[in-house]
Amino acid sequence: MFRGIHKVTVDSKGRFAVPTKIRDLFNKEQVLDLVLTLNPWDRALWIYPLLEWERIEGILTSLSDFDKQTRRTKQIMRGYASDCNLDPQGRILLPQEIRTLTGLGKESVLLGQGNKLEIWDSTVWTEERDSWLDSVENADPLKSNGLDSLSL
Amino acid sequence: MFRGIHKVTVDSKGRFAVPTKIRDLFNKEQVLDLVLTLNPWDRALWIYPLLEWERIEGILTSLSDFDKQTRRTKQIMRGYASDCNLDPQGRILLPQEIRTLTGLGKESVLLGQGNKLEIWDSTVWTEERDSWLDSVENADPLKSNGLDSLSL
DNA sequence: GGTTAAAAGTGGGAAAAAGTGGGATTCTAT
DNA sequence: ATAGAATCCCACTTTTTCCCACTTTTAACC
Repeated sequence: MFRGIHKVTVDSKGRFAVPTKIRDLFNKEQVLDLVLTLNPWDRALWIYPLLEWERIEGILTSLSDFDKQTRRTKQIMRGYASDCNLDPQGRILLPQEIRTLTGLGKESVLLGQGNKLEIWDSTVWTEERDSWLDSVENADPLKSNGLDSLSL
Repeated sequence: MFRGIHKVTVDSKGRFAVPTKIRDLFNKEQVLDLVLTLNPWDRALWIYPLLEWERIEGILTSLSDFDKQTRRTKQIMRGYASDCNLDPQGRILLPQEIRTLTGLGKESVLLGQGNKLEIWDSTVWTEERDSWLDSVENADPLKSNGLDSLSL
């Protein structure tokens, strides 16, 4: 399970070094192949171990093609899913297209998120985080979405 | 299973190079013959491995002719289905008619979509994608199509 | 706490692979 | 027979991948 936040720098070719802590996890779990895709709800991208992605893909495939909204979800999540793996230096190359869509610059952050890793542009992340923390402080009555019954 | 987005350029003769990642898949799965047809619900076209197409064709055949929407779907998918294969450079030639109907220009996009490949004109695709990303962001919780309970 | 060795991370050059553009040849249908 | 399309082939350009060397960080020991 992935956790923790790591600063990473994306170089001019679109590569970033995977922190060794995470690389060690990959090794321990025998993860060689990764799949990278858009987080469809945030300006961020996700990286899954291949096996876990295939589970997700199974869910997507089972959804109907007839409803437009559903079809688009399939098209986008599967469409932007691209295989990737580590180069001999332990780096991952991010496709140009995905970098553009998520606004990923040189300074980025990598968040461990359980079954996957999540990557944000550093500035975008900072803003999102602060605005969230603010809104919590000002006690927006949390919309009842199941969160309110959560015991953490 | 096909996945990932690839930019492709359609040349003046209507050909485009199949990305090697996908060509490798063809090789691995012994896919030599392909069938290309219209996506009946989007301005895009589909490419199936022959074997998979034959399965789809079976499904189409079994559908009733009574409902108009269903009938049109059958007519379009079967009517525009044409065999194709790779030239020695790994390119596919798209029939003039299909290029016109889908508005495919020089800049196009190929999406891996599980059992098939999907090709869009780049501009058309970008618009569709953006409008979808917008609609997700504005999360109208009205329509419940099962998407809201998705845990990825 | 400072010094040093090891490990991690970074940048860019160069070889290899992939993709592209036409010209020449063959095929097909009128 | 000929026009138009499809196919094949070759050469050129771009992209990707790999490799090496340099810099920074971490950790260990005195």
